[in-house]
Amino acid sequence: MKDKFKEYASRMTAPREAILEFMSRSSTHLSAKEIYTSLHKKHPGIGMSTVYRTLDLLARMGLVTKLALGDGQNRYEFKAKDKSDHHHHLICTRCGTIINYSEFLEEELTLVRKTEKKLAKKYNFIIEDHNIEFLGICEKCKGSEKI
Amino acid sequence: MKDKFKEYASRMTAPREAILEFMSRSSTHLSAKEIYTSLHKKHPGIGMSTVYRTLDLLARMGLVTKLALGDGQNRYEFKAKDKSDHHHHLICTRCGTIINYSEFLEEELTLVRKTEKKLAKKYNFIIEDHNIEFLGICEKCKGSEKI
DNA sequence: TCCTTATTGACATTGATTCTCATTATCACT
DNA sequence: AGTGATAATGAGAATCAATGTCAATAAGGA
Repeated sequence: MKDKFKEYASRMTAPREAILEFMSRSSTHLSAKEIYTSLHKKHPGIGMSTVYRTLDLLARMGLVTKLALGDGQNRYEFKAKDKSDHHHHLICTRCGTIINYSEFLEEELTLVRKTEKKLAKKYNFIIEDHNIEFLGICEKCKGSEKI
Repeated sequence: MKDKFKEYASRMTAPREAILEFMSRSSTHLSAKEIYTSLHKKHPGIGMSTVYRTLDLLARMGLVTKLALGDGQNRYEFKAKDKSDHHHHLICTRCGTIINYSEFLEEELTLVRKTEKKLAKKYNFIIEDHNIEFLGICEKCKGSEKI
């Protein structure tokens, strides 16, 4: 991993190691503050700036995905190496609950690849990633609808 | 339109009319500030708060889509009534350029409907909308890569 | 071990969005 | 058309995520 960091002209430091380690173990879509707070228990020294800088670095390295879900703060999730972990999001517009789903990924992937190829050629883009999300109202919010 | 506003327990006011009118005529993915500035020429009285509040209202009414593209500000686009306008986004992660594309919408729609149905049942969600976006590097940024 | 310099953490700053509240304007009802 | 209840507005303050500043620190090659 140290080598991977080198590629990005970076030193391997204790804070970076701690943040990467934490991300690789934690659940998905955490905000920077959540990461900072969780990390603070074991590593009280790590500051907010370093959390942001390191998440940005990890995103550039392709180890982490930055999500903008419209709730005023970005979220980050560790990108597992194996494809089996690939998923998209189902988001409740009322309470912000985020559900990962992985149905139809085979079919989706076919369409995505096809679209990518076409878009890359037509718009002369290098396509690096894609996001698919469904927005709606979750079970809980449906229940408390008429209050 | 006045009736539509009524449904959302709202009065039809001059600022709301101006903002809606502006949105329906303008290009896509504008930031709140851009909307405020453009509007300011003809309607100097309209404040920033009202722009935000009205965009939020229009979004709840389903007339406008709120986009979170990760650049620190939300963007808004008018949702045309006819389906022919349906599109998704191709976003440059370097410079933020946003391209609308509408390739493969028929195939996409099939997949999306299928996925929606499955997700709605499995997670007991009411699915109201979806977003698909591709991220990458645009033509211009590719060119100025090695500077 | 030493030296260069990338990295850090505390703090200040920015900038988008939301909140507050006195004032204004809409519209249902006369 | 006039009136009154109150929804909506606008100016400015407040909030809060994210970024910038900079002196102190630490990584890692020599």
